Amino acid sequence: MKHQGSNSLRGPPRSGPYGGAARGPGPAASGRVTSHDVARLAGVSQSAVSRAFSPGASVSPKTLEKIKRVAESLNYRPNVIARSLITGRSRVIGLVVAYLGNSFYSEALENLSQVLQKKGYHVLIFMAYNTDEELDRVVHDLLDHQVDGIIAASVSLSNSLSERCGAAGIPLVLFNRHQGEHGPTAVTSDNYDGAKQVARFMARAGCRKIAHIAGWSESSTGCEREAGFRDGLAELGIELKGCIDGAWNRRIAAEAARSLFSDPGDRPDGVFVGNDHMAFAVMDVLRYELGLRIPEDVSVVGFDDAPQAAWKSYDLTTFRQPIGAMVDLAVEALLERIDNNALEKRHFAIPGRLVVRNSAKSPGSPANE
Amino acid sequence: MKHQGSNSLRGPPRSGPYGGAARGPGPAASGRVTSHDVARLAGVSQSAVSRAFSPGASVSPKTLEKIKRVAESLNYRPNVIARSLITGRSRVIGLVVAYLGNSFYSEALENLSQVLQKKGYHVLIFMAYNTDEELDRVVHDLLDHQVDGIIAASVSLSNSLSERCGAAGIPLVLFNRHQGEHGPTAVTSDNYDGAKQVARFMARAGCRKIAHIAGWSESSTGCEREAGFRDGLAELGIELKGCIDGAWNRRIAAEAARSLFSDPGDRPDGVFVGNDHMAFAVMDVLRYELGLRIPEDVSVVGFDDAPQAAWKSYDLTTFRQPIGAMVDLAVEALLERIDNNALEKRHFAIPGRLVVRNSAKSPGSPANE
DNA sequence: CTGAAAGCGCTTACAG
DNA sequence: CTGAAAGCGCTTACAG
Repeated sequence: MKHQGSNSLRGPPRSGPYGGAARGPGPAASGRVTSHDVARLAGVSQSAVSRAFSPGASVSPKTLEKIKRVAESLNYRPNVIARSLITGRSRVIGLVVAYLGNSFYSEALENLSQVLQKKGYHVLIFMAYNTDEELDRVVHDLLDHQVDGIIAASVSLSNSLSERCGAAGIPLVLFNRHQGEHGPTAVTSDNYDGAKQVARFMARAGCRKIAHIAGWSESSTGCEREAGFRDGLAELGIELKGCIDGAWNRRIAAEAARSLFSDPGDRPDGVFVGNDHMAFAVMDVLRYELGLRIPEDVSVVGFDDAPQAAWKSYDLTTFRQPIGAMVDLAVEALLERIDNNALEKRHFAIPGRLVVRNSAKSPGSPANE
Repeated sequence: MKHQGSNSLRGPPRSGPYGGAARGPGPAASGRVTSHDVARLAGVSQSAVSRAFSPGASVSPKTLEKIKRVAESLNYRPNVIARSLITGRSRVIGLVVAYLGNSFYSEALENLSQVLQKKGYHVLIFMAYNTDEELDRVVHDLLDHQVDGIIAASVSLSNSLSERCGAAGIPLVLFNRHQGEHGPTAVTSDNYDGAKQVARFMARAGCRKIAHIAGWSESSTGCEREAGFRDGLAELGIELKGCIDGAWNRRIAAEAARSLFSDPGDRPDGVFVGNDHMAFAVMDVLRYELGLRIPEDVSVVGFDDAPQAAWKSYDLTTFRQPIGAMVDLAVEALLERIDNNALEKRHFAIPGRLVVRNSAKSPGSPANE
């Protein structure tokens, strides 16, 4: 036999095991207004209230209007936690990021959360650096929270985030990184081609002793930019004068610059730096430690077009990653995978374009004549 | 009479309204492993499994060990959505931010989410600019998601976020803003005193024609920095040469700089800019548009100590807000309010300190002799 | 269109 | 220490 009106877990106990049925109209004592409260006051069933808040459910206009009015007066809103539990969908996306010190990523984060918000999703944020323990923890947390999908930025080639998500059956899109043919869906710019364009630009501007401070070699982005740059130079018969891994890190990139420019008699006349974040540090070393003029003594080109690249102190010539298009596509691809698991995995590489400013000699510019 | 084994909402229908009781051991067909699956395999009740995952619940060591073993083999983890529904606590904190273009905020965001993660909370992020409609939507979303508390950065004086949270009974802590005596709990640095220190510093360094490009006058932070700066100068008998609201915006601040320095015959010899983010724009205008030398022709002082302030291109003398301490205190205060509603509302103003670099003449420095 | 009922996957008094 | 039961606040077939 089923007990009626037994004590609830919270709130004061009612009169006895069979009593307490006479609960009057009005909001529950517990604080939060539920669909039952609305139903009672509107004189309809709880199901009707639920339908009134489910777009597309069949409710007569009259009932709908009555329920909405009562709901408004009670300040009722459906509990999305309960909804998630039953539908198995949370409308929450996990965003895994790191290194917000690189403004390209804070800009991406800002854009990603805005676009997702606009699509009716919410964003659970996880700061995770590229260690396996961290990513382990993060994946577990994401699974526990039943996120509908994940967008991960700056995830390295070797880590196992994607395997774990795959095993858990949770859609994943990589942002600004990819893991090749068999990796998860990924959105990047065309790093290889972009770096190749940079090579041609520098060569045509007259640079001949060209160095590269590369991105981290464990990241697809770092590798492809280096490869594109090397190949671009090679096609013109130019060999890299020096190449050091800057690990996406300002300090390491600065050290690399000191090392590449250590011989005053044989300095590079151009450096391509793997991203803007490192390029700013490199420019500061060249100017303020080594006393070099940019671009007269040395051309500097970056990659990303981070906000500071446009600041006059840097005025950095750089390859712009189309961040808006990348964000839109990443979100679209993720939602596609969520709504319709049929979308095949793919690596989208969006073309970018070189933004010419004044940190590097330009082909045909006066500085080059 | 209660129906047994009626069709579940998802998954294939079973044999009939009274059939389907013979569900064998092993994980549910639906995909996710539940506490029932673990219970069946471990030969214990579902309650026992639940207790095994509730720290402090009474389970015998032997049972615990058995359950943990089975759980591990099935890859079981409790569903936190279900837990939230029943406990009424989500262990999720809403973080309301904006303007990540100002690196001080991206640094704060990074720190806040890390500290909250470390405390076992997760972070739902909301980008909200200071319009009332946006904040309305955000508050509703936060309530719907049953966040346990909210930390809001860069919220203006006039908006109603705090009232709405108060009405909903949801703990709120303001970060880098406050709303006075009757406002919510707030954590800032001591902006008034900090700006006063800047005034004394600039005066002692010999500046006499001092201008101010202020923060937004609708924000507590902007007002207090301006007031502290004015009062600091006044105590030394110096009056501000000019003051323009920069609205925390690079473009507007740059415009303000052009205007304040428009008379070549009577230019300020020092500018205090309401935050570093604007100060970088101002420095670029002074140097690259007006051809002024910093600090020889004009001293520039900022506020925040954003990461770029230490970059050699700016090398900005600035008042450091103790971001680590501010983050720790904001989190602590919020969790205190959540665990123990008794904590009274308060405005915490943490002292900071002036970081002397080379964008401003220093008292007693050679540049000043 | 509408209501009664089952159930999402848990937690927690309660009684043994 | 342990299990049976109720219930958190919803959604959704099902039957009228």
